[in-house]
Amino acid sequence: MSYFVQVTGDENEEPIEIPTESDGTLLLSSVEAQFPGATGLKYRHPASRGLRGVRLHEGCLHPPDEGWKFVFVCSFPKENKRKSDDTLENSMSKTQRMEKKLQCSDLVVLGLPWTTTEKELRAYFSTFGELLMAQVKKDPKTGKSKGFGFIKFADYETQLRVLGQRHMVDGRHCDVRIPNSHGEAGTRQFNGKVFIGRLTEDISHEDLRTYFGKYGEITDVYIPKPFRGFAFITFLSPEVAQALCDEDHIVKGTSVHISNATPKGSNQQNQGRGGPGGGQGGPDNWNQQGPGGQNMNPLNM
DNA sequence: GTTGAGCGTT
Repeated sequence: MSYFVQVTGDENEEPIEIPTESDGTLLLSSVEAQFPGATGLKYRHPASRGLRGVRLHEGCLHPPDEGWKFVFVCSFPKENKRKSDDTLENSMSKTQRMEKKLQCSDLVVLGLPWTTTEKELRAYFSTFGELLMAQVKKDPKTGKSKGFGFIKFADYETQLRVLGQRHMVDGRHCDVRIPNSHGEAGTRQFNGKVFIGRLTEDISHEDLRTYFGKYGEITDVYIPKPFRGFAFITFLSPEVAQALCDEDHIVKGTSVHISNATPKGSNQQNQGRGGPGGGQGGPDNWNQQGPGGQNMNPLNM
C-alpha cells in the first residue's frame, strides 16, 4: 500500500503529494521528478522546533519515527551558503546575460577638463540616472588627469540617453562613446581560465574570490607580483568562464574587464617545433614544456 | 607650470 507524502520546495509553497514505495520509503527520484535538483528532505519537528533531515540511503528516503505525517521541505545544494540577495543578484545577472544587448557597457568620456575630478564626473552623470562607476584616468606618476574617463550606468535607457547627446562638464564640451576596446574578441574558451584586465592594486585575491565566487566555484586566482594590472581567475566550470568573457565588472569601484585567457598576439613560441602545417600555436601545444621545465605557454594554461 | 584627438598598466 502506498502512502502520499506532502513535499514542498519551500516552506511557504503548497505541498505536492508524492507516493511512497510499498516498503514505506520514498524514492529521492520521485521527489526529484517534482523538484529538480533536490538532494534530500527535511522537516520541522514539532517538539524541538528545529529542522530535521530525513535519512537517505541508496536513493531511498526513510520516514521519521513519527511516519510521513509532516510537510517535508526539499533540500537543495548550497542553499545555506548563499545569502538571499546574492542569489537574486546571481539570477539577475544570468537573465541580463541572455539579453546582452540590453546590458550597460562602460562608456568612455572624452574631452574632460584637466581639472575635473572623479567626484565631479560622478556628480554630473548621476543627474541622468544611477551611476555604477565613474573614473577619471590619471597619470600614475603626476596624478594629473589625462582628460578622459569612464562611466557605467545601471539602466540601459539611461545609457542610450547619455550616448545620444553632447555634454558640458565643468564648462567644456565632452563626448560619451562606447569604448573601442569593447569589440567581441576571441570567444573561444578552452578551459575555465579568464583574464581579468584593468585590475588595480587595491584589489586582492580575496576581493576577486568574493566577487567572482558568485558565478561559480573558483579553483585558482593568480595575481602577478609585482603588480602588473591584471590577474587570472580559473573557474571549475568552463561554461561559467565562457559566460563571463567580454564582460565588464565593477570590483571595489574599478571596472575590470574579463576576457579569454588566450594570448592576444599569438606569439611565435611554438615555431620550429615541427607541428604539421606549421603548428598554429593552439591550446594543444600549450602544455609542452620548454628546456629547463619552463612552461612554453606565457599564460601558464 | 604646457596639451585637446583620443580609449582603460596583458
